[in-house]
Amino acid sequence: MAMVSIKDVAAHAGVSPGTVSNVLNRPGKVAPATRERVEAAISELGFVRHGSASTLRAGHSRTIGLSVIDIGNPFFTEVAAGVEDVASELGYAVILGNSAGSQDKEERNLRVLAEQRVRGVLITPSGEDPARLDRLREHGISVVLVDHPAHRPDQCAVAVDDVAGGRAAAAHVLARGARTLAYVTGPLTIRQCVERREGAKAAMRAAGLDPGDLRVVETATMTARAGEKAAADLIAGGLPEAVFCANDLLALGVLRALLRSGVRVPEEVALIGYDDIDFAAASTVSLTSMRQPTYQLGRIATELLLDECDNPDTHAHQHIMFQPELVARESTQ
Amino acid sequence: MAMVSIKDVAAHAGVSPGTVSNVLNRPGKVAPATRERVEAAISELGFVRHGSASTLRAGHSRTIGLSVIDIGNPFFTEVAAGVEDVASELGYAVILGNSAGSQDKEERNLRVLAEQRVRGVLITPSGEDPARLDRLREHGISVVLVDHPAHRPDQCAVAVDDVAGGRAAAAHVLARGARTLAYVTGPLTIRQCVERREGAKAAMRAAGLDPGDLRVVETATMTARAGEKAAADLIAGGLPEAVFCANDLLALGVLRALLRSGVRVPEEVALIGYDDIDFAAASTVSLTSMRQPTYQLGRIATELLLDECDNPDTHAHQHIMFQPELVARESTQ
DNA sequence: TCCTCTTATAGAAACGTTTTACTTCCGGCG
DNA sequence: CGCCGGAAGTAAAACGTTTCTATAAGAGGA
Repeated sequence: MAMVSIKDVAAHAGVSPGTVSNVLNRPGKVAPATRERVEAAISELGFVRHGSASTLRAGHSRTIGLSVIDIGNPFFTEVAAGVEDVASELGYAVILGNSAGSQDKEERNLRVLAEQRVRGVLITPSGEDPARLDRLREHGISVVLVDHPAHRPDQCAVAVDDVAGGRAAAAHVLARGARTLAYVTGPLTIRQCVERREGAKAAMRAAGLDPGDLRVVETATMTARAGEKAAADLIAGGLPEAVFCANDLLALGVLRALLRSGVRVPEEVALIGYDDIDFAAASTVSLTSMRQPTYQLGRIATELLLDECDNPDTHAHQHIMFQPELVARESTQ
Repeated sequence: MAMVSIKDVAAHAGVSPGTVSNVLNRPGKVAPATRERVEAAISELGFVRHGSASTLRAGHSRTIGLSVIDIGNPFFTEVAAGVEDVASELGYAVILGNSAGSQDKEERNLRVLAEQRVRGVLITPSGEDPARLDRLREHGISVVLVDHPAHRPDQCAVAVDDVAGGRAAAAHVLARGARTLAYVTGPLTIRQCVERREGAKAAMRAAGLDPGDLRVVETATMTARAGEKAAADLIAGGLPEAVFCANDLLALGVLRALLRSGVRVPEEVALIGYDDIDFAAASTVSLTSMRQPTYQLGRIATELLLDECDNPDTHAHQHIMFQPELVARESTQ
């Protein structure tokens, strides 16, 4: 419990606290000889700057918040890796919030982030409620949306075109001859799920089918377990010729359950997922999927956020939209 | 940029700042009528407590640090989920640090955590250097080791018996007739990797084989990609009858590379992984693995840490050691 | 030598809480 | 009737930085 403060360092080095602070924050402003003396004192005493005091006085911290929908999903893990890399390069710490699909939990997490006076927040919102994000902005906290289009012009956002992705996915299986299509999705409060469905419907229309015939199976969470349950529903209701899943976790669950029930994939049912997580290529029947630039999503979002924080005057808000890419594998052969 | 402080709330409610603080921290101490008035003022003004000021004055924060070796590994993701759940139940925020296997990065992350004056740190150390953790303790930061035995008696730790796990894994393939065994491992600076190897050697000894014959292939990172490379080495050097991988990510990579090269698993080579991540069961050839109580590891470690922080006098340090469990699947049939 | 200008450092105020010691008010008891 | 004790609230100090203003010390020019 040493608790050595800037004052102790100052005393030990025979300078004033202000000078120590300068050594810490603007080393150029202090004469080399003094600086060395102070640095020696710092390491001798094992001084560690008190971040809270610094934040309090300076009015801003060196931390950012990251709020994701499901940290168990490799998609978000990879986003987080991108975020972490950039943040740590620029000397920022990342506070992680997992909303686990619950808007309540997300709200609580955002509250914690606001209390911590994070510099900014990266968020994949789990619902459509721009108001709560505006509240953060009112507290001087920048917000960048990740995997979600911007709510407003004066805001950065990094997204992937989900309608196009849904369309491409559905078009792919329809082009291989499927005439009946099911869509296994997470909660339809999640924008991505809705847009991928709209894309799928558009593809059906383009193929001369009635989009109303798209069989939608909605699950509470987007996990493999939920996928297994959904597959049971599909089997019970009569199998479609193709199944499009809103993400790979669901698809892997569906796949597992189908195979266990003796259904052959892709011969009886074609299956396509979304995200192209690492494990999609390695599954029993390798999984066709829509690839997204996941790590880049995290990197770029963080770069935008920190640019907004560190250079508020020159910063230009950007809305970046990536295009997903189809990766065909065995499950739709 | 409203920045409404406790003073504004006090003025608005016609009380002193001290009373507002009491409403926030010890609601019992203030008369119901006043309390309501203050609470009304708080929500009317949209007041959010300044965490840094609070930390500065109170001397401790409501955040903990979590330092893991690879957030991209589902093993750690699940640990993190357990941590997050408990922390958020008890009103703590979690700062995530990903050491990515680098001791430097881990050091930097710990420094950030120390600056943030986190209440405690949960860490799966990426090397054996108790000194740097002791430094945290000197700053009044409690440390709980996760998936690692305790360095010292006055410290909590939650671990899984890796020697036993390595022995069980190797014994399993040896019992199925394998006489030549390779061990694909991450950096041998990581304790888990070393202990699983020792376990494997013990199993060889028990089976009447020379432990010196264990063929060790060391990789820089414990990822699927590294596993693919390792498989190339194995093939080049002549295939063993069985391969034991230090984790499932490596095993999935090895599996992918073997199959691509036309090697049949398990007929030509038996393969066993470690961790039993979700995807092990879903892979091309389902993967035999050692299951660990991952989520529980995170939960319990966090409970221990927060108990140590919140009840320092009644807290009893614990060293918990779980036993891993073999899950046999196709890859060793 | 004196004055000015620059540079380096000192000193002090301020950030928003928490907490301690203190005041005020009241009801009840001797 | 006076006093005591408890409850409720106030006032002020303190936490460890950062940052602004002021001062001191040199350097250089006249």
